[in-house]
Amino acid sequence: MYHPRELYPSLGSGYRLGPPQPGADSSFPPALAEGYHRYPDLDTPKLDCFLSGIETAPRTLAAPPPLPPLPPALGTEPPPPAPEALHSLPGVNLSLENRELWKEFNSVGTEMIITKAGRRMFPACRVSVTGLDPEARYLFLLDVVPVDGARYRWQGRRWEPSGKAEPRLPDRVYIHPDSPATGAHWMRQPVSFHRVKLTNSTLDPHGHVRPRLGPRDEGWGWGQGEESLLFLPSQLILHSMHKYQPRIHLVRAAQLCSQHWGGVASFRFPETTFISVTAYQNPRITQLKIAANPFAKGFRENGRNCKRERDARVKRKLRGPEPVATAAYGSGDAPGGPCDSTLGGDVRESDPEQAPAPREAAPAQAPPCGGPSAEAYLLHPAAFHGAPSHLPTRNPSFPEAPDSGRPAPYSAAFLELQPGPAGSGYPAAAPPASFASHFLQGSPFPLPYPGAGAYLDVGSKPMY
DNA sequence: TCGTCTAACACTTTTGAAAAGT
DNA sequence: AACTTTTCAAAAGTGTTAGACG
Repeated sequence: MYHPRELYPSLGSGYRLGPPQPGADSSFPPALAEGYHRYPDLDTPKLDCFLSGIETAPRTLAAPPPLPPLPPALGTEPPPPAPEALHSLPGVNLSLENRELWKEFNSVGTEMIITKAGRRMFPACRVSVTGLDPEARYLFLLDVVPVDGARYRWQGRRWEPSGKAEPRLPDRVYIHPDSPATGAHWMRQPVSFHRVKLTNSTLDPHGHVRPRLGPRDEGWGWGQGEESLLFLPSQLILHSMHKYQPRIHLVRAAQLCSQHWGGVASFRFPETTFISVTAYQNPRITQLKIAANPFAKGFRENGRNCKRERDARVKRKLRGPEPVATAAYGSGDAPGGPCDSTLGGDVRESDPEQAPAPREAAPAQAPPCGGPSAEAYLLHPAAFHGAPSHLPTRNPSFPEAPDSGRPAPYSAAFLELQPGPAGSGYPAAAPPASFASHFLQGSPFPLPYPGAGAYLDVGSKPMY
């Protein structure tokens, strides 16, 4: 993950989007290049690594627009509207694979635990995608944005707004570890974001800017340059007791910090909204999580960690030492093989159809489709090389953006991402029709998008 | 006092390396 | 010798709980 605003605070808060640099490597037809714009409502500060250079005139990041009215409390909401999507990738469709599970949680009021060390989402966002160019390469991104400007409180039976929201935290985007990969790769099997973690710590070690020095780009997809700086958080920072909406973005680009891009599509699924908590408030959510999450198996009715067993253990403890556990607690009933980077996340053992694919179904052990993986970078940074040479130098003393209410330090580090050159292997997508100004303002999805060509698939499989 | 957060805990699942088998 | 399968231990992911904090 890469976040110029956090990387280059010394350059000020202005957010400049420049036209393609003279001499930049783009043979895109000028008319097409001019047609590239950003979608309204994408958090461009988070995505500018991938999307900048799209507009032809420099402009400054404006203040966010007024927040929409508060929604009704969770659990009392009407059925969620159709998923919404923004497209400059015509024909691309995303469907939520585990939609039934999400709906089940949403009907109760989904809560997600956030911890200092980071907690995975359950259910995870698992989607299947169609309509990609099998040959072209894409990045899959996930971010989480506030739904409204309220803080919530559990009132015994339901969530109710309780005061103003905390100031927004540093924006982060999680890059799917397979990115960039070909359309064929993404379409081959569902794409799971089960590895993403949610944290309430702005100092978490998994999101720090990580300087990386190395030789020039050797085609690993990090762009060109003699030095590279990369920001690849596996954790997204949230406030507790706030309502959030995950979003998934597809960016057509050959490299993570590509100088070229071929369009973007952004999706959200209303049933995936959740309230972040540090401890579960709604007991029904706890029950659902225990029932659906394999890791919580021990807390099920017949589990060793269920309430009855725990109480009994406490009593035994008071009387004397506990007998040693036997082999009866092996992992013989574990779901199928280990998950690969795209599958897994929320599997119910009783549904073999949802079991993760066996290991051989996983993409190649090396970076799939010849591309690097953001996660792999975190683990083995030396394996990657290069970054856009026009990136300014990182301020080494940059602290994490404080939760002060001020905008996070924001750089003018605009990456000139230009539409893919003709004949470059990833032809340009058609320019989107129209764009709202608040696209640049980092706001939650404010508009009901008609969703033409958007997510239509409602035939997701039942989870169990 | 109350609401929220944190760390420790016991348990399960996942992962990866070593050993064993073909 | 090369490859596949099995085994096992460590790491990571769960919800619970008690206590700290403001």
